[in-house]
Amino acid sequence: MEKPDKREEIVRATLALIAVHGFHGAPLAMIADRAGVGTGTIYLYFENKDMLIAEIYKDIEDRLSALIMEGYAPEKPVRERFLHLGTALLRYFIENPLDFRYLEQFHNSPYGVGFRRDYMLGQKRNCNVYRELLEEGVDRQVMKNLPQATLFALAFGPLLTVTRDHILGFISLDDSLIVRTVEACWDGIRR
Amino acid sequence: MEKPDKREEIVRATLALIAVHGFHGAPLAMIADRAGVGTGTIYLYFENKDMLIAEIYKDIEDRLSALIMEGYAPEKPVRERFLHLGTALLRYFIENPLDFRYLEQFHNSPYGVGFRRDYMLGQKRNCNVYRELLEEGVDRQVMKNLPQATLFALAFGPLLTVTRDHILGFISLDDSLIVRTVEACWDGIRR
Amino acid sequence: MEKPDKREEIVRATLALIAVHGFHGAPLAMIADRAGVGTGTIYLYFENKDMLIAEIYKDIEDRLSALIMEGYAPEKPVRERFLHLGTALLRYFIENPLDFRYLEQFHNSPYGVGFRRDYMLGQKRNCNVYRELLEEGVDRQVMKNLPQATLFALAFGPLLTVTRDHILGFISLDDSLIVRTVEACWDGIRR
Amino acid sequence: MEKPDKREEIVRATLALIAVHGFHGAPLAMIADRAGVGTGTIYLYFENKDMLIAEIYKDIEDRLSALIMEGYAPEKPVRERFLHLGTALLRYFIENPLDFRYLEQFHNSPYGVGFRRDYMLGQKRNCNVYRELLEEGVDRQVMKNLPQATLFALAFGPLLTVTRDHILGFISLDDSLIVRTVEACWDGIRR
DNA sequence: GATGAATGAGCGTTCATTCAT
DNA sequence: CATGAATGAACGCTCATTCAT
Repeated sequence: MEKPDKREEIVRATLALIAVHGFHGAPLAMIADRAGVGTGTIYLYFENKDMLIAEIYKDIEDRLSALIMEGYAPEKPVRERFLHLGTALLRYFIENPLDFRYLEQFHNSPYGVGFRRDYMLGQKRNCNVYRELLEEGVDRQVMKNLPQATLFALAFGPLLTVTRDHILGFISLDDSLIVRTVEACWDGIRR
Repeated sequence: MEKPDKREEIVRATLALIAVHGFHGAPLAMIADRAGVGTGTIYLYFENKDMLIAEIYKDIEDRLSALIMEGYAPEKPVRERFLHLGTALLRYFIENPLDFRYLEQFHNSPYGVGFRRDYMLGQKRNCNVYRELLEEGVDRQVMKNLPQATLFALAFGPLLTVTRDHILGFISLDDSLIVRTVEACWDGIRR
Repeated sequence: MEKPDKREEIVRATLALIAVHGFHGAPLAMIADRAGVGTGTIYLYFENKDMLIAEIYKDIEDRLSALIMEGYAPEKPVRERFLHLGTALLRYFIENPLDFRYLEQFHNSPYGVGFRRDYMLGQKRNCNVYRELLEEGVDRQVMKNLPQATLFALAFGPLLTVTRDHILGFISLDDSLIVRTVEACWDGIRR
Repeated sequence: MEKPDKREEIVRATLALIAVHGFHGAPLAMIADRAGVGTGTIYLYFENKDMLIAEIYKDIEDRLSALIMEGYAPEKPVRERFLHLGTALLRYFIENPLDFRYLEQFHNSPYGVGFRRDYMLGQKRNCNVYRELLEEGVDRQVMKNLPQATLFALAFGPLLTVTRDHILGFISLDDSLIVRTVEACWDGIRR
């Protein structure tokens, strides 16, 4: 018998409930119920609800960044690397819609602001690959000479919007459309 | 002496507090306090908190759409019209950062989902100008042949991201940068 | 044009609403609305809600006692006088169900207790006719030798219960049944 | 040490407070305070205030009906059975004045109406003993030929009134008076 | 470690009462 | 006289957090 690991169950339940109902639609009692543990048990693994939420955020980010870096070849051309990152991102979200919803909920909350700040200040571990790619693109003059944040918005903003629409069922992202969408993003940033 | 109009004060206070703290970080007691009225007064002007929130949303949308349509010339080329819409949007949000934050909070909430659906179904009054422009662009073959939702994401997704960064102080959008950003969005969607 | 007399309108509205919804289901705003006056107007005629309620109670009591005394002949035999009182009471309530419901609401509330006490202490003006009749009945040995309150309960308790059932539609009190019911009450108290 | 059982404490406090102050004079905060628990605790045992009130009503009804049926002998004469029911009822209420007051409050409220209807329709479990006895009395021609509801009013209406007077201190019901009162009720319904 | 009964601050909402007009 | 906008105390209810078992 696999050990069901209570911590893991709690994380799973929290992710699912918050992704669907938002932070305020997911009381700890409901989370504990879904996870099959007592409410008090949550406090054995997490300091409080805020920490639970923040740790799940980090978990997702780690999984996401691991997947994105898989097969990322720094020696390849900037464009190719960008397409790799973009499609990997899109595919990850499509396959893990709960993670996407969770990230959205998270960014749109008091918690999220600080994290965005960390990225801009370059203090976030695994965000650097985005930064570096965009900086390199500007340096090599294959991308427009725009501020880092603007390039980032042009490159990844549409991907988030499009993912949301896919999850809500407004469009259906197949492999072909994924590639064409990321290519269109590239058109936005390339010189 | 101007009459301070309690309803107006309530709206102002609600907008400011929800923009900063989100729906759940802005209890009615706090709103009433900030507006300089009693809590009961809110219920003279709004049926309940949900209606207060929804009405403010509509107010913003009306103001926004009025401003965007100002000077919009349907006879001009698609590209020119797109630049008009994009820069107007960006300028409005920069000048009314609370409105922007409020819209973001709203879209990321149970309330917001229905509104997005309305847009996709083309049932929202003033959203049609976006739809029509994108459809026309595709028909005239000046834009990529991508689904409506994808084009919308490419065209306006970056604007939202960039606005957030501006409000958070990560970049400073001056007139020149606004134009260059919208032009970059155009590059993303144009054929 | 008849003068609509705001005070009268307020009383009418209050009676109707409280009879149907009870004290707590009839806010002053609703009463004022139904009466066609401003809420503040109520306070011109009544000190507060409690006084409004108490005065209406007295109004009903006065009307009731006036009607009951109409045709009451102190020189007639005790039994005849009792039948007169009982049938008059029953008929009044059947014709004025709102008054009946109002009295019930009133008696079953903090207000009502004091009034009952007044009756028992013989301090209520128009209740004396009941007292005197019952006392005379005992003195003349046509009624059972039971305490005043017990006789009162036997004599009038069933009338109240039966009226409620009539108003709720469980029985239909016609003239014949009214008489037979009051006669049955007499059987309960007569020696 | 007896375990004080919070649920029991809540019930006791609610019963006492509602009996004295009515439904609207007994806020949950006051009930919780009196029961020596937090307000939230009430919701562990009862779905909401309405359910709390309804469950207490059922508790009382069950206790009352159990006591009344104790020693009830269906083979005895109608009169004897009636005296049994009447005196048992009166004794129960005298010994449990809070239960009596509570029932009165309950019947005089939106809750109570439905229950009365149930009785009239014969759908209430333990009320049938009253119904059956009255029906049998009419069939055997020992009681007056009056509608069920009228007989019920004659039989039990005075008992309720007399109980209220006893509780309020207007009369003192000792064993002798109890019996004589119930016998007087019998006189009211017997042929 | 694990539990869930217990807590009470805080929420959205109502309504008797006041008072400027 | 008459109004009704304005008030805020008080309500029923929720839920993050604690702690005895």
